[in-house]
Amino acid sequence: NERLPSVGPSVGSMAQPAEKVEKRSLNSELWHACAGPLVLLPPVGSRVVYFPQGHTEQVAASMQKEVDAHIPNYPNLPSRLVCLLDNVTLHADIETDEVYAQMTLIPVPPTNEKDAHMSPDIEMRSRQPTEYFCKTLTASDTSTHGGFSIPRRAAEKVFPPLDYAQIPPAQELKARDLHDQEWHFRHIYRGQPRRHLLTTGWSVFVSAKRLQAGDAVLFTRDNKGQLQLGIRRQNRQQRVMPSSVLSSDSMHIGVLAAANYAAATSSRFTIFYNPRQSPSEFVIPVAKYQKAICHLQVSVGMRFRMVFETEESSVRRYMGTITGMGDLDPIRWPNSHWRSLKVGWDESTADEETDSMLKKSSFWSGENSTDALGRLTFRTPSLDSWMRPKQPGLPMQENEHYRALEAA
Amino acid sequence: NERLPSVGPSVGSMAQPAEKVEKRSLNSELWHACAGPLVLLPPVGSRVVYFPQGHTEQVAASMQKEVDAHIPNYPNLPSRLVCLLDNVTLHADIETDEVYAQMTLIPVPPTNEKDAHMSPDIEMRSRQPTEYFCKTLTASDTSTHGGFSIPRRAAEKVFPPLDYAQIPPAQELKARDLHDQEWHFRHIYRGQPRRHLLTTGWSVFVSAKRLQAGDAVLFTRDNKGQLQLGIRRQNRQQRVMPSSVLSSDSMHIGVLAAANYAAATSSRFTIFYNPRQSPSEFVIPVAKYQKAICHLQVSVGMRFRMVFETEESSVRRYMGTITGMGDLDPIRWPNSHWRSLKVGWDESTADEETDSMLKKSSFWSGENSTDALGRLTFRTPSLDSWMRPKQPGLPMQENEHYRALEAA
DNA sequence: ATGTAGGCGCTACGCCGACAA
DNA sequence: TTGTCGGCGTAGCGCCTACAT
Repeated sequence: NERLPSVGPSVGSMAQPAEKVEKRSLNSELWHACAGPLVLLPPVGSRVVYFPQGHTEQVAASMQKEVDAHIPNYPNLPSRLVCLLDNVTLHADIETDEVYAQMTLIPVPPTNEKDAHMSPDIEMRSRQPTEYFCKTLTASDTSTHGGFSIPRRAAEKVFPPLDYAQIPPAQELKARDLHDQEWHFRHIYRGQPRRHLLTTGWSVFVSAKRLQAGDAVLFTRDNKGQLQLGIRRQNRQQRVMPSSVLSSDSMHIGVLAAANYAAATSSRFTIFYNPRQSPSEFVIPVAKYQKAICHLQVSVGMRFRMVFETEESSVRRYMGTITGMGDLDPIRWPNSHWRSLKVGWDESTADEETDSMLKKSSFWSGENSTDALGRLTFRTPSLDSWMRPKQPGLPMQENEHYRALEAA
Repeated sequence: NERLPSVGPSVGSMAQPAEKVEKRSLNSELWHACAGPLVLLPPVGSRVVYFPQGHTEQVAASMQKEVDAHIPNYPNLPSRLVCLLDNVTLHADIETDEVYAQMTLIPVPPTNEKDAHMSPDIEMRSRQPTEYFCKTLTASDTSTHGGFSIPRRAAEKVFPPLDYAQIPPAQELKARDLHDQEWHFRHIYRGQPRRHLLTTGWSVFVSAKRLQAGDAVLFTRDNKGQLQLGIRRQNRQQRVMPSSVLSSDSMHIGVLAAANYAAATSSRFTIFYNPRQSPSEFVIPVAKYQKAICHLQVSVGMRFRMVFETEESSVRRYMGTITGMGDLDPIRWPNSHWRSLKVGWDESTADEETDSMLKKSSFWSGENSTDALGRLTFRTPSLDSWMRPKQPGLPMQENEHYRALEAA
């Protein structure tokens, strides 16, 4: 718990009208609940590997625009940069509540002593709150006709116990969101058969957050017994960045030039990580990277496991076989380990789960299924790959095997 | 009219799910009506001067964050770049309807023949629609209690004539916004005394556009008699860019690096101009620049005129005296003409108009009044400058005198 | 166990003059 | 000329149970 990102004030000197800009780092437990169980943040003060290639992928995803070819090369910028993770602050978009993390990195010269004095197994798994539930909203939940139907176990696990002597049993619930705004709900247990419902206060929450059927709402109870709530929007609703500030090209150039300048001067630079929008992590602990690259010799034919997120925010493993290795972009990023593996998924594990994954994986993105290259992006496999796991194979991002690579 | 920006398909190859991204250039007349009478766009194919310094100012305004000191220098990037204006497309933010223009520029080597074969007075004034009105919404207009009260002359000028034989006279109005979305309104002439009102359909428009008292709505009638409508939001509501994609530093670096790379390779680059958010224009015709710099010898003590926008979208001139000249940022941008003039405004013209300007100028920004430097930004003079026009003086952006400099 | 629909009270949306300003 | 208000009718919000899955 002490290794989690700091929850102190952020670095930057923000502008004056700061109401609309999140200044401080947010409640870490709730942030991680909204981000999902797969999102792990390296601890502040540790050494990390930063992939500019992956960073540009996130920018492209935000802009909904592929990176164009005619941006300058930075020959001195390597495909990965070892950095000191100077600071991490957790944030949420004011309008959409989309979670993101701001990281400040300081490039450090690569120590040739390969794995000197690094803790072999840094505890990275973000502590998901134990008293927690998450439900995808139905049409009835979001309609103006009624309230919110709470799954029974969920209500019994995280809500304060009702006095069932009352008729009907009911209570007032107060929960705070990521912006520390408090919401009030009437929690009642009624109907035939009996069920838990949120009535009064629910509709204002739905309209204020602009929730639609398919979006998910989660409730947590912290160690002081206080309720908190967050949302996870469906992928299609992902905020499309208004391109009215910088052109896509300038953004990509900015990412590369900033990293290049910081590397050249060993100075601090700042990046944003959008875990639910980005196709993949591009800042990972040095320890995990070295463990995967140096300690494990990956080769074609090896067995492979990868973790996915189900709708209930549990994790599920899928198996496959490495069918290829190579650079994703040999021209621009030669000899990069970024997404360098192709994996063919097992018929057995993939096939029977395909239907449910299609519906349940909250990370599923329809756009990715149209990917002409048929590439597998992190936690968002293309439709073809799931339907025909026996085909030649699919490239997979490299950093995935830090997390899931295990010889079977 | 033929010299206006092209209204063809845009350049970039946008990503697939293009519904949320404006692809084509919008209706030029309506766009200019929303942008206001002071916004002039150089014609496509002409030569322009691009100020990176002004571009970074717009980025800083969008991010609500000052540019930090620790971004790299680009010694080869001059403070102004002569470019060919390759293309201009007009756009509006999908969520806020904020108008912006996308320009692609190609740096060209500066021709030393100072003002060779250039049309001495390019018709730049954007043709504001003649059949047009704009009204700032009152509390009654935006409340859920009623409809929209139309100023009498406005209704008679742009709306189809009512049949006053009916009791009450009423008709159905259809108007399209910048996104070509059609809105329906009931236009009725009733009340004691009689007045023009929009009733049914008005409230859905207000809530859909999230209009508040202080925002302005405008209606135009094109040459085919079709009604169009647009909005101009109050300044305080300016969209604050979510900083969840790129850090402010990376954005500034991206602007400079993109311009620098384009200048070095004589290749195309793309910028966005937000006329209602940016403090100033940073792409201006070469002809205007040369006229101001070469033909007119500006000096301290000269009389000065500047145009401001009133709420009714008319223009108003204010007079002053040049009290100083110098670089705004001598370190980073030495010898730049950007905002190099200080102007002290006349007591007579400023004083009696101060109160009305404070209320009426839709460009007035409260934030600017807190500017510690007391600097005058384009069309957004600081509060102090208006209240005390006799004080030492205020720097003014350079490009302003292309438009308004006239010895008095 | 929980999604949806019918029933229905009651809030507040929205149309109308009456007043000022 | 036009901003705001009191007046009211009614659409639809939202609380309830009955069913179906």
